[in-house]
Amino acid sequence: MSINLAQLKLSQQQLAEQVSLVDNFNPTIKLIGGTDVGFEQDGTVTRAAIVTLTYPDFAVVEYHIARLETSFPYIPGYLSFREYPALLNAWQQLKQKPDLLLVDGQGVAHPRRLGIASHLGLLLDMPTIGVAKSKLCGQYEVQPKLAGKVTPLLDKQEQIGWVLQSKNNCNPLFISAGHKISQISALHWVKQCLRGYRLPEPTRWADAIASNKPLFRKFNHAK
DNA sequence: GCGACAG
DNA sequence: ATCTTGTCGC
Repeated sequence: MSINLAQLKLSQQQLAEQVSLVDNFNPTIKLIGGTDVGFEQDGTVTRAAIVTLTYPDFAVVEYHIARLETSFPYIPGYLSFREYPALLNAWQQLKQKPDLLLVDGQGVAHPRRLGIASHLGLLLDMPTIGVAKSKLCGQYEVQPKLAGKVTPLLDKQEQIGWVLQSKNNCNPLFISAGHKISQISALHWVKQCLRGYRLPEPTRWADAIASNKPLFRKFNHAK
């Protein structure tokens, strides 16, 4: 396949104009979702996992795994084009849609303000939050690795997200609004989902499911 | 030209 | 992202 990056860049810029940084959802959340994407067989197969958990108890309600042939390479700044097809597939299998979705990757903390969380939020018309394990762009003041520390992630004069120390002695998380949510609410909800681990529960479960980690194995064995 | 660069 | 055991530190 041939890839026209200039075209994709334009597409991102146009879509970014439609992203809403206004809370446009019912803040009384009953279900919260998480996503994670992995790859198999040298990257030829994309595996996307989506989980729905109850809130605030975080009991697993439903999860789905979609396996699709990988159709796009990894290019920094264009991650969503590689991962959203599999995520859409997994989403369509959900019987109960969550009220809010935590997506692994950036929201508007992106060079063109359209990270995968924002892109997916637009495609699904859902409130989303970007929860990334590393930085794509922006600057911030390095903080002591004490749980709870938060500092703004800046690009020039603009705040594009937050750097959150979710747990002691761990690398921080990069939180940003995805779609239909404000920056301050994005930070708020991620904090509400922390239970002593570096990753918020929806992301932690999606990660465990996508990679068949011990947390997920125990869950399967228990039922 | 050089370094940075979600997953 | 993925291939992979033990090991060090809190």
